[in-house]
Amino acid sequence: MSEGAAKKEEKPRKFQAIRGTRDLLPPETSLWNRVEQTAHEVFATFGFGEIRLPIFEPTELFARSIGIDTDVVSKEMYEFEDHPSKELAALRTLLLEKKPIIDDPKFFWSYELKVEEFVVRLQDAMNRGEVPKTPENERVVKDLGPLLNAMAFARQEYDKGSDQTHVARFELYAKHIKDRLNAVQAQAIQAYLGDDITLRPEATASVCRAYIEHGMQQLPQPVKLYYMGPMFRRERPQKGRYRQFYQIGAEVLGGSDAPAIDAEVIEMVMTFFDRLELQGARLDLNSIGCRECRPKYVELLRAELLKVKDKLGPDSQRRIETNPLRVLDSKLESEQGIIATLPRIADHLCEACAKHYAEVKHQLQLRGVMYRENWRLVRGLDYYMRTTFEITAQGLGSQNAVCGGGRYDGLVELLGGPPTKGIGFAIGEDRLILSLQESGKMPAQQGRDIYIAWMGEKAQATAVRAAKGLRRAGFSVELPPVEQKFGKALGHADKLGAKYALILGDNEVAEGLWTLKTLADGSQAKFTEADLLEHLRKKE
RNA sequence: GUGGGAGUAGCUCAGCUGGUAGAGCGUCGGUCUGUGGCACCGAAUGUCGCGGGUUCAAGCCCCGUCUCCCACCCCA
Repeated sequence: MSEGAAKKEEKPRKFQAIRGTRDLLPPETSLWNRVEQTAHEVFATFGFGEIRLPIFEPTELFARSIGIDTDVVSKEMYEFEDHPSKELAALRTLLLEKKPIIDDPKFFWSYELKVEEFVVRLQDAMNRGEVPKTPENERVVKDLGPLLNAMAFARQEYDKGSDQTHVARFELYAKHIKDRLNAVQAQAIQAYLGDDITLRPEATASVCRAYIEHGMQQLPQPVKLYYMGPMFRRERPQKGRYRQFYQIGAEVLGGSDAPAIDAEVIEMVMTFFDRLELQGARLDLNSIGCRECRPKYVELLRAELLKVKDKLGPDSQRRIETNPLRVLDSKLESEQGIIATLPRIADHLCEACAKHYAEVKHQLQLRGVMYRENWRLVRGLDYYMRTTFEITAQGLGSQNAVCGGGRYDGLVELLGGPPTKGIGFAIGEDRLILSLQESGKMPAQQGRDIYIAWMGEKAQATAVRAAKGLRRAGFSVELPPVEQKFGKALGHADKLGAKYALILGDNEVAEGLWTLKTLADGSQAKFTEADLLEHLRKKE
């Protein structure tokens, strides 16, 4: 058999990171670590504790908090069904009144059988003692039992209706199943069949959920938490925007809505940015009112916008209906003149909101935080009220916001918790890093402290021991796995950016004196094993 | 979802009016078996993003497609 002609050699597919995701590599990751480390340190000085949250949550959590009509929820979420098997997924779809995914019921009968088989087998196995009779297992049998009965009944009804179409009969089938299950059973079955799950597009909702779930209203108020980690939105990637992106955020929950809290939260972010020497950070501030005054303002704005509708672009025309506030931050040059003449929310805040806003500004001044009032700053997520702010930085292209935040007093209650005040922010870590890099804050190339140039079998044992001791003392050590000529070894040490080369050859092993070479100037000296550590420590 | 730009070695890129791939950097080896940076010599690495078409001949022309980048939208 001739190899060449026989078959086209199949090359394995080349994988690449999914669109909008990316690998962060050294040395860049050291900058990421520095940023995150700084966040830990700064936030701790403000009394914040770290919360680590799940990457996914029930879809419902985000729909409720962010707002069902926002772009984030309506088209950018990574949403999927969590279910134990494909068969059960079909069943689940049926029970949850989703669009039927089956047009031929025959397929469904097999699923039905599988559920039945599963339950019967589980029961048998428990009876025989092959599967432990845990409360969980017994619950599965108990919960799915009524479902099986309901399915059997519905099946009979389905068979009766032979004069109708499959689809119609199938809908009836689904209806019968649902009718025969009471609310508790339906809920239990749904719990068993799995939830609608979404990769978190942001973390504020999760923090609120955790606050409620762990009864944090029992803790001394307010509760101050921060988090960092990846978020997911299915957007078109561009500069400073990814589908998996990273946020560092903080939330203050409970206690009062004292303006000093707003100011301190903002002060904390600015302190964090200062510490990182972020260039050109600018704070924009606004108040978008509360449930009382905002709707009135929005109607006023809508009315004004309708008067000039024909002068606006298609996007803004659409926004008059969907979200008039959004017209305010339109980037279109042609609309700027019109926008300048529109009524400003600052003039239409209710008394309480106006007072709150004024006090926030005062508290910022008290803290020496520079800000710029921006009456056009609105937030896209539903839950924001009163104080809103945004921080922009240089070097970011068109996505120039590194931080956005605001007050969200009703959110915890909306998610089923007690009435709770809340304010927080989220920093776009990718953008923050980008801005730091653009202003020349490249991470230092990570070098090694010591490269061990060893030669000879005896020397290897010594080299291993030396490496262990030096590493225990906290030095970064490169120990070549195989013997190399000294020239080669030193060249390698040089390329790795090592500060020292520890030379271990026959002489050193025999004498018990190790040679330490300083790569920068080429000088070298001999030390005993104990003296070497001492010497290096002093140098540090 | 809508526009614009770009895909050639690990990286940065060259490649003429079509004639079946090149440089620099990097990597590895050698000059150099106890001394690095320099220098010189050498080597490896490409389905020219992918698929189709035109042609005797396509990295180059045509069509499609994918990916990346930038912008709109939206947001951190």
